Amino acid sequence: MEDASQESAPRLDAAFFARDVELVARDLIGVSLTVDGVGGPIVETEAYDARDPASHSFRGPTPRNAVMFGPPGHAYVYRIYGLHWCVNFTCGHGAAVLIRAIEPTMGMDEMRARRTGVAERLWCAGPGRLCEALGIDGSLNRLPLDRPPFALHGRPTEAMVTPTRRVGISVATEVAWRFCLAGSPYLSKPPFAGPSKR
DNA sequence: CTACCGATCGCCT
DNA sequence: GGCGATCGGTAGC
Repeated sequence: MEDASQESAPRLDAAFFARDVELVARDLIGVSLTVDGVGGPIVETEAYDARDPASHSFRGPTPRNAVMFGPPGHAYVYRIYGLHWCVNFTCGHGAAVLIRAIEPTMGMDEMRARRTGVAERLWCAGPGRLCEALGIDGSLNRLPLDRPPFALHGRPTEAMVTPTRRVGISVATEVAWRFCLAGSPYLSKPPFAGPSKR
């Protein structure tokens, strides 16, 4: 019976994404993301909101970031450095979760073809890399996450999630709004990464 | 292993 | 006109 057992997975509907963005980012760890059946469990995320100087939404709505101010549960896809794509899940009012890494488990042949010559561990270890592996580009911007080609399955991980400081930003670097599945070999950078003495 | 660099687009000042 | 929520290659330790 699919009663109140802890096994039943929560629906990742608008209500899931409408919560505090930091909680959403934490709860997405362990949830499987697929695009046309290709993807796997999310192992690394970052939270951004409109009061956050590091966020695209900090200075208010623009044509690029408009979807961040739209309804929760949609994809915000943008181009970075002129060549790579990054995907976020919107949480309403200018908040969104950047998906930074997943563990590749579904559609392995397709990902291998899209990431030729790259070690499997690195196929989806980074926001640009996972968009390449899953075939995410600007044509998916604004699309709802509860319909194809997107699919979200499973539930937040029961394993340890490590909060750390975010990557690649120059302001608001002190808040621990990056969330990693502890010990995962599929992260873009190990938690607490820094100059590795010793 | 770390460090630097170039690629290349759209947004914001 | 400047600069990013990046990546992959190359050079050097």
